[in-house]
Amino acid sequence: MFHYFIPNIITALVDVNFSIYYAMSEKVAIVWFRNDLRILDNPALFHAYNNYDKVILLYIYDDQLGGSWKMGGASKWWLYYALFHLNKTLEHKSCRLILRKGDSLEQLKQILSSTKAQEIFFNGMYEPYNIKLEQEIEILCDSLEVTATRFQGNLLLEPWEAKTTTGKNFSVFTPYWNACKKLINTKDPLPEPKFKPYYPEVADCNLDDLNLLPAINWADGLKATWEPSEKKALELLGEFIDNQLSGYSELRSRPDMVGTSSLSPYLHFGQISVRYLYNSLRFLSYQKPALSTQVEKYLSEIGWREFSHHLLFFYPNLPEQNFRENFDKFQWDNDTELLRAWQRGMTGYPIVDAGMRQLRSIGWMHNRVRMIVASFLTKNLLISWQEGAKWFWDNLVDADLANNSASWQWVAGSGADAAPYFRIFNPVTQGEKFDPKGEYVRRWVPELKSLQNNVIHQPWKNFLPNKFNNSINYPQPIVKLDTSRARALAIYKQIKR
DNA sequence: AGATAGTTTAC
DNA sequence: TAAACTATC
Repeated sequence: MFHYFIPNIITALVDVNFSIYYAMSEKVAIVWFRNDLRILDNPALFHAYNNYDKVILLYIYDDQLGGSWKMGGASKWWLYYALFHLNKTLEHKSCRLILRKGDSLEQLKQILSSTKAQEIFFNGMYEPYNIKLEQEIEILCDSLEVTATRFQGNLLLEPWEAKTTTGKNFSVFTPYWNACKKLINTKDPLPEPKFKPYYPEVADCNLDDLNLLPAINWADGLKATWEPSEKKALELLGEFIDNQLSGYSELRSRPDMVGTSSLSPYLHFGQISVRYLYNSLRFLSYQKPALSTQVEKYLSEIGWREFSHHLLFFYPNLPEQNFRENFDKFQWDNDTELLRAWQRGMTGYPIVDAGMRQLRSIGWMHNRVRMIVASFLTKNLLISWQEGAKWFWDNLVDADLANNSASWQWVAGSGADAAPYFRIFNPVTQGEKFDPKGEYVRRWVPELKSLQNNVIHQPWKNFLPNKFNNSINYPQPIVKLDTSRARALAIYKQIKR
């Protein structure tokens, strides 16, 4: 499966020179890239070049890592282009990314022994399987007398840093985030490293060999929407600051408008540093105090990301198990037909279907609509949050185990500092409030295009004959809102006891 | 980060 | 009579 990088004549000569250097036992280090696919403010990358002249830049695609939470289809699509763009950037620095496929530990073992690297640099991750892998790598490195150096580059704080005054872990967001804000170090983000040209002689494979792109092409919508590069992330941040930030706290809830930064996938894959993001906005708020309320609102969303990682770190079962144990006796209905209708965007509730189709089409859904579709699944359809989490996992380009698990549990009511169970969103009311002209619905549910604004969120009320009206193809509501709401509340009463 | 039904208040 | 408020889920 692997092939050796075949250099052109010039790099072949360079390679010969390097092997001579190697004979002189010049030190080599490895940067093990993970979800930190950036060159700016990347501690592992920066410190590797600060300490070594020969740095091997490595990414291992381990298609089994994560078990039932191994990378989903949309994430793999994103990863393909993220690696593509990162490699392009590195080539401009006369370096290149070594790609490997297979078991992470096994691959690292092979590379460590074939390159005689003395040190491996990486940035820490927090999923249970990634924590386990880091521990195994530490043991491996000990046995090979290689130094393993872990950096903190993916969160503002390590999950264990913020503690309550009694030394316990937080389980409520607001006091957690207030404590974090006092602890967050506002030192400047690291610049890009001083790259040193090096084309190591290491067996690797082509990007296409990783089999990241779908065999059946469903990714046109993703391709038309996203550019998964570090450069684009920085551009999006700039555009967000210029155009959206001043109205963020209102417009963030409007799926029919551009009101959010759309940085979630870039943050997940580490194509933008959360510290860079945080410091940029803090500095802006200091420069322009009028924006401080909006900045605080945006940064609190970054705070939820920190909080989710904090929860996942201390409750590694968060992706599977209810955080609140009393939810264990909750009787989910888990009807397959209803689940399928939800997945396909055929529930008969326009805002729900628009969201689910947006998800399938571009691998992303507006945050407000995520809450609406999640409430609908768990409360109106009585389908477990785990089913929703699985579907999102496969379809989101920003699928992130901590955020996904914590957020689904938040909506279901089983999570830490969760929405009360009885907070049941009404998709009609929500649609009329946050998509008042139905533009979001018309974009993603074209059958409803010709409906008037006053019935776009309740198409069953459209009795006006219209020969251009395609809404006949649109399903009737799969459940009634009033009775399904009452049923959910009745079940909630039972689990309270 | 809600919805709803019932009640009070402001014209 | 509708907006505003409130208790409840």
